[in-house]
Amino acid sequence: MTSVDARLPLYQRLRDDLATAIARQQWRPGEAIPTEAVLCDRYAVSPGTVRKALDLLVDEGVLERFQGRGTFVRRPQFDHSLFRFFRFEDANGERVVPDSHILLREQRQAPADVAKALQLAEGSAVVYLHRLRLIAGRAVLEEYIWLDATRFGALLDTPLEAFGPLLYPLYEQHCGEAVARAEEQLSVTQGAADSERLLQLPAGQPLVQIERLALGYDGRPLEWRRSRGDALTFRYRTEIR
Amino acid sequence: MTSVDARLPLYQRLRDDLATAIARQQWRPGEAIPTEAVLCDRYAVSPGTVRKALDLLVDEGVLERFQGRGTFVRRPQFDHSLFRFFRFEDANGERVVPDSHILLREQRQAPADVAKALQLAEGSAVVYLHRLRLIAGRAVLEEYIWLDATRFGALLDTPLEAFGPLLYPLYEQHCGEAVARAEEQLSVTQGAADSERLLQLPAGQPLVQIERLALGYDGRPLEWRRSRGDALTFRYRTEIR
DNA sequence: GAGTGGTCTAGACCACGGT
DNA sequence: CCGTGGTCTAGACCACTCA
Repeated sequence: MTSVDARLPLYQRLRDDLATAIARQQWRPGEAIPTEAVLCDRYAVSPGTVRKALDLLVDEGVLERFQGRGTFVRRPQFDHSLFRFFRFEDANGERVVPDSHILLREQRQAPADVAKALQLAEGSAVVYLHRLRLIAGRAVLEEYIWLDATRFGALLDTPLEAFGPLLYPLYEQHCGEAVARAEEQLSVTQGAADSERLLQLPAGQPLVQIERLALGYDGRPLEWRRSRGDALTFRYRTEIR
Repeated sequence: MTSVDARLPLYQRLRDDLATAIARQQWRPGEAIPTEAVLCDRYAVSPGTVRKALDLLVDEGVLERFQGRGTFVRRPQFDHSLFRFFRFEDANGERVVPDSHILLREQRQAPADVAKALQLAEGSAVVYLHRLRLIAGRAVLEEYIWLDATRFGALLDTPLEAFGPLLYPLYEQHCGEAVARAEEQLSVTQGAADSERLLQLPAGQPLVQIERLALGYDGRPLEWRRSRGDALTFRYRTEIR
């Protein structure tokens, strides 16, 4: 148990230990971690304590359990859960992942707001992407994406044909960086002429704007993204307690 | 254990049993439920099982535990948590509950959409409220509120002075109906002239619209509400996993 | 059939709150 | 001080998966 603070409950320290190991990719997303019995031995704690630590990580969405098979490092369901705000459905109500059309990819210097979000120095080298998301050929979303060039530089040399509709699997394969979670902020804007034009919306149409910061398992920021879409067809549901 | 389905795990059936008792107000919000030891005896299960059932209800926000004091039926924090989307802050960043100015209160026949949301027959008698929410005298939110008249009829005779900024405590005191949770849907509209006028916004300004269905501990719908506010100053943050 | 997680038991001891 | 919930132990048996 590497955790220093012995005042914390055993199961908490165990949780932290496992979370750190996962962040260090000791077990990669999709892989099984050791069985509960093995963890009991290795950490010299009782099954109930191991179980509680795993319960926490399952609740946090880090692990996933399957009876009879094992406990696995969860690979976030980018095609579903990460479309928190912008959600598109076909005629049958099935979720649809919009196609991607990259308009621009280049290295740039990080503007102040981007540098701050990514915890970089202003002017640091960043990979910049500008793309459209389309459904049945119609533009539904415009996205600006920034990434730390020192960690995602490989994307500058990746052929654009390799960019599928989902970027996060690409980050994992080409850059070895796995996205664990994200923070989003929603707002409404009006009068962004370039976005209106790309989305083929009339002038003055309100736009929903989502700013997303994607983070790794260790909590470091990986990607900052701004997406815009038509506000008048936008819906978001949630539950409050 | 009143639950019929013996295939469910013990702790699940116990959870359901306790949830039902709470919905029936066997213990009221703010009151303590029996201690874990008493529940062990009463249901003839071991402490671990009781604990797991209580864990579930705590996670769901139904119960609240205090070491050394007991386990209590949680009184939802209407002044904080239920302002999920619309959140107002003063100059110091402190949350502010807007004042309430009721424009209209009367009995009406439920329109189709309201009847459907409240699970009533179309044309049923409902209590209708129309009010403005103000901060420092400035209108920030417009609200339309509908309630089943058979359960909330008392509100028609309650003096308007008794209506504070928060309605849910009023429902509990005057009608004996406690709100446990709510479902909200956010959308953006434009061109609602009456709302623009009340909120003193220029014509064509986009508005954020929140539709909220408030539910009791037993899951029955209690109140349906539509709120509108300025979209361009609106912000909503969330986390995704 | 061997191995996995899922459920459940029946305690022990500790930390905290109120008296 | 007593009673509360919080932590932890050391098992048992079951249900499921996969070879």
